[in-house]
Amino acid sequence: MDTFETVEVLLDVPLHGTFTYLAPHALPAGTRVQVDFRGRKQCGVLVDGVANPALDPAKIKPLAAIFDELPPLPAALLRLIDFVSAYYHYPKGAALFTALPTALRVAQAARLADRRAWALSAAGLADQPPARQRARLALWQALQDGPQTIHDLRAVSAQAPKVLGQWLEEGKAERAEPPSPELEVADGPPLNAEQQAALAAISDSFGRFQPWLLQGVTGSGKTEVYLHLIACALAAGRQVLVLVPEISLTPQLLQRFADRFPVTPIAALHSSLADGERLQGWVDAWQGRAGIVIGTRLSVFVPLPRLGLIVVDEEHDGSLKQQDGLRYHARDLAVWRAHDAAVPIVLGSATPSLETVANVEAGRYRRLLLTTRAHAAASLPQVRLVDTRLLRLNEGLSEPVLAALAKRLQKREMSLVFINRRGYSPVIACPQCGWTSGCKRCSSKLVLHLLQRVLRCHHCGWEEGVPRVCPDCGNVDIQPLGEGTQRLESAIQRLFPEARVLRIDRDSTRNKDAWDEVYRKVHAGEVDILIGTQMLAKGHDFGALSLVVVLGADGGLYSADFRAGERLFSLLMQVAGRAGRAEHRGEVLVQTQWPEHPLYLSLVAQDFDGFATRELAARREAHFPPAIFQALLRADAHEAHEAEAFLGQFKAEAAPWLGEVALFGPAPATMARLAGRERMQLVFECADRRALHRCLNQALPLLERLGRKAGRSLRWSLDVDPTEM
DNA sequence: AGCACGCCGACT
DNA sequence: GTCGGCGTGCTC
Repeated sequence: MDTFETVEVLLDVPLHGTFTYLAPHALPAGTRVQVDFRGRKQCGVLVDGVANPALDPAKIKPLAAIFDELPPLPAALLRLIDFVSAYYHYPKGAALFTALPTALRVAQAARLADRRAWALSAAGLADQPPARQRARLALWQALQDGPQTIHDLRAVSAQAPKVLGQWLEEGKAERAEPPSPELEVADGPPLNAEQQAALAAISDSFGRFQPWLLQGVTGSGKTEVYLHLIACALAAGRQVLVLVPEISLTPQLLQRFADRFPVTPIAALHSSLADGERLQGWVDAWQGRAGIVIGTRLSVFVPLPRLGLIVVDEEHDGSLKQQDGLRYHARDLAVWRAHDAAVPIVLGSATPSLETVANVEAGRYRRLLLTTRAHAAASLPQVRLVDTRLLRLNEGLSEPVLAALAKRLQKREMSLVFINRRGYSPVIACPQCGWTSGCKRCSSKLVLHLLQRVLRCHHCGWEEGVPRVCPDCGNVDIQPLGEGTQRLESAIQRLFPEARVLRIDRDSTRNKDAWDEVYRKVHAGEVDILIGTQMLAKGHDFGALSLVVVLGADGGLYSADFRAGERLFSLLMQVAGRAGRAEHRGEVLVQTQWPEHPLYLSLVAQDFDGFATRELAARREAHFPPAIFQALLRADAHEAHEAEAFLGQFKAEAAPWLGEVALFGPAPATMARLAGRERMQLVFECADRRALHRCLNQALPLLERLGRKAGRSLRWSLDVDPTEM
């Protein structure tokens, strides 16, 4: 049978290249198949390519099955995967399978609800049922108006499924795409002049690639601009992709979209969806049925045949970067997609990433500013620094902070005390011998959780009992050091016995019921003082807060991580934005030992641009991103010397062809020990992105060779444009 | 990634 | 004499 031909198949294996199989006839790229691979059934996807001529023809097996319940994956997705694989230096098969929903990653046909509608064929139209067949006649008449869903037809007659099945067999009925509902857009609040200007500028760029930075503080109405833009895109028959941080994909946000577009199908892709539901949303988007896709970083891969606009909300947010496996940045891929599809993309943020700021400066992105809070109090909160060097602290709280809390309590207004550290205290220590509660598996301290009476590692999850005496010297007087949310909660409760105090962190809102209860209490006005971590700062709306107190922020000022300042500023701006959304101007108090630090001065002035200009200059001076480009080669093993040897050998062998690329390391990672593994890293730096990628292209075969040669305990990974070092 | 093949220690 | 340790290498 020489009519068989070979096809190239991508598999979910961490190997570069494709595998060759025999197909009974020509099949298009994107076809999902089942193959026999190493004696196991595996799912594969066909791509363009030619068989390796050196391959022994006797080894080529036939395809085990061809899945045709869905059309082949679209060319735009395969193009994106080509780019992702090349840019992140990640095997193409593994990259593709990361992008697919779980239900399409397995060697099984996808099980989907049939959402196609029913229509009459020409033969059916010509064959009007007699009047005595009342159900048939009613269905026939209903179908005169065009395709109908089975749901609507069942309302005409309960026998609809049976009759239509019969008509289908007789060739009188056929399946059709359901009629798309007319666009309906509910009214929103009126736009102010800045919002209107942004809307006009962006909608003017429909139909071509143009990245926009929509920069506006909390409450300036970015979402309202998105909603108007989405309405424009939908009206033009286009689909819209909306990417949001994990933490802001809440029922409240989805409801806001659903309320505005009551009949538009919206595919919401969040992490708690079952495989089947995620598949359904993915396919609805792919088949053009969903008008809007809203989801977290993984949604950047969802195929959209009529894509007209991309929105990336909170584009600076760290959750848009995947930190394991395929380490992609969804914002960057979204920009690539917008370019590929020739559509505009809107990056929204109050505190854009410095990468984006640099792109604006270079003229690649265009910036639109929203400077006024769109509704209610048209003023920004007043931010004040409380210099703790000169003050006695009571349970970690200064006199001005206590006074401010007491004042709100008296006025029955809600306050928020923000401390970015959960648990009771971040470490316990022995004042006699200097022992501290270190994690045995990580280079971190165990955090005291008093309620559960455990010491817990926030990095690897390790838990152990709280020792009564110092394990090293037997001293009975070991003490908690520093503040966490739990300790702050009991301190505040002690200082304000009459206050209704509520703590919100990952520990107190572990399950959904607890979270709903928190939400209900806050909105029912049953809370006077909220205590929480960054869970409280981002995404969730807690209504009217008249006072926000920030504790323990100084740690971000002088960190080894050059991005710590950027993250701190962004977080503090968001926390500050929680104050004064109601009719009163809010107040923000930041307790600090560094009240003259320029970061805080910019915060007091609510001046992101001033902060960004200074920070960007410092990055250029110090040769840090975005002034240069980085890649990070990580290696971990049971013993540090294994990881170091691997990186050292790579560096030695790579030296001759590094060119203008500089290598730094090997050095221990920030968390030198994590979950019992020793971690080392090597940093690639280059002012020229292309030169860096040429270097990485050369590096990869060497890495794979050295990786195979090293012991099985060694693992390595490459992180292009790393955001965490 | 898996998984088999392959060559050296403590056990029925 | 075998069970099994994980080093090495391949997967169409």
